[in-house]
Amino acid sequence: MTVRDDQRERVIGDLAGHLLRTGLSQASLRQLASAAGVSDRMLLYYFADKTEVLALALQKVAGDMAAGMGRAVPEGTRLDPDAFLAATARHVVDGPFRPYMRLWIEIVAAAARREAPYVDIAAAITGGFLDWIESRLDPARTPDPKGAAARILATLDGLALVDICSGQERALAAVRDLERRSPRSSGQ
Amino acid sequence: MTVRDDQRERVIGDLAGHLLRTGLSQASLRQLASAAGVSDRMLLYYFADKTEVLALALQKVAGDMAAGMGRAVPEGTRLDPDAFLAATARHVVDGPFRPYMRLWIEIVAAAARREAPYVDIAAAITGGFLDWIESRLDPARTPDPKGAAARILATLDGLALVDICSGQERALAAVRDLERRSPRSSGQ
DNA sequence: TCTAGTCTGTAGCGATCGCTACAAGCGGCG
DNA sequence: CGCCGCTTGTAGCGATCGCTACAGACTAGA
Repeated sequence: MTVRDDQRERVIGDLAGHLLRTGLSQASLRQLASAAGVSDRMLLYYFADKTEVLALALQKVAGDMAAGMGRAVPEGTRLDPDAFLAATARHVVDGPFRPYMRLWIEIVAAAARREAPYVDIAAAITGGFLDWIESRLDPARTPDPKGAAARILATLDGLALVDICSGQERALAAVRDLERRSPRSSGQ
Repeated sequence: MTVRDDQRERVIGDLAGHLLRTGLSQASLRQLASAAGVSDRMLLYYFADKTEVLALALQKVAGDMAAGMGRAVPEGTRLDPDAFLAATARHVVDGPFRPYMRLWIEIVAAAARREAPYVDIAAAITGGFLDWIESRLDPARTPDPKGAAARILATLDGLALVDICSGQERALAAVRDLERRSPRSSGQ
């Protein structure tokens, strides 16, 4: 039992890094196995099927990103929606979250395609984000926290899209536009 | 020549509809051929390869969407950025553009994966959008039109993401939040 | 020492992928 | 008629996919 359990943990860590680096396109069982330094046969010994492998690895990626966000906007922070956007937008386009966003877009697309594990994974990650944003909004200045959180998340995700399609420079222009709208607490 | 050329045009039209309905997941050569009512062998007689088929079909989809947007925000309209968002956000989540956005997300993800035709397709479509938005912004009230257009596009695209991951209701909450910020010219 | 259960390699199944070789049907033109 | 080039069907290539059958290796307990 122990070997198997140890390997499960180690492999998931390796795969989280691999997915973050290469995206979902290099995610066949044989490619994942190779990235984790095991045979595809063993990957399916450690895990039930490919769905479980991906679900666990992406869950780990999401956890890592959540930890990074907790550092960027510490608990207890209370911002109005525009200030929140101004404080976080740059991290998405030019900061530590950038590689996560690229992978995140691929997950969402797989969810749009209604592929098995991704629909639930995407919903879970988005739900976590929304709660996290909502918990950092200043209730006094936020009449509809759920709507505001959804609007903020939409903008941050959209920045990643613009980054991918039109390049980082154009995405940074959008970031500057966001920061300009809330000069009091511009990010950085 | 004529049969081939006629078929090229007709097939692309059929495929544009098919892709809009089913997304990129049902886009193998055999599936595309079946959707167009021809054999896969003939699809590769009409077109050089799969890349050309997809590029032309998606180009047609983008053209259709551009026509729809032209109707939603007629030429000559001049809005400040927030009013523009308020006027268009609902169409993305609950209007005629919704099916296009789902497909659009899939294209962007393929571009994120750096797959051959999609990088250029996504860049072209995004560039067209940005120009189109910029041309509808009121220059007097928009200090940085390029940044504002990028920010608007990011928000609209992000709404589609929230729609896919968290459901239309949550995305509509974000739309209402956007409309609330610009009450003068709320969309609809 | 024998046995049972955990672990791992080899080898391959059936399906799907993009694409192609080959040949036959078909029309107009000499 | 006979040739030629446009059009089309059949059939299959080689690669990759997720997954599995099978047998051997190893270790712990009886």
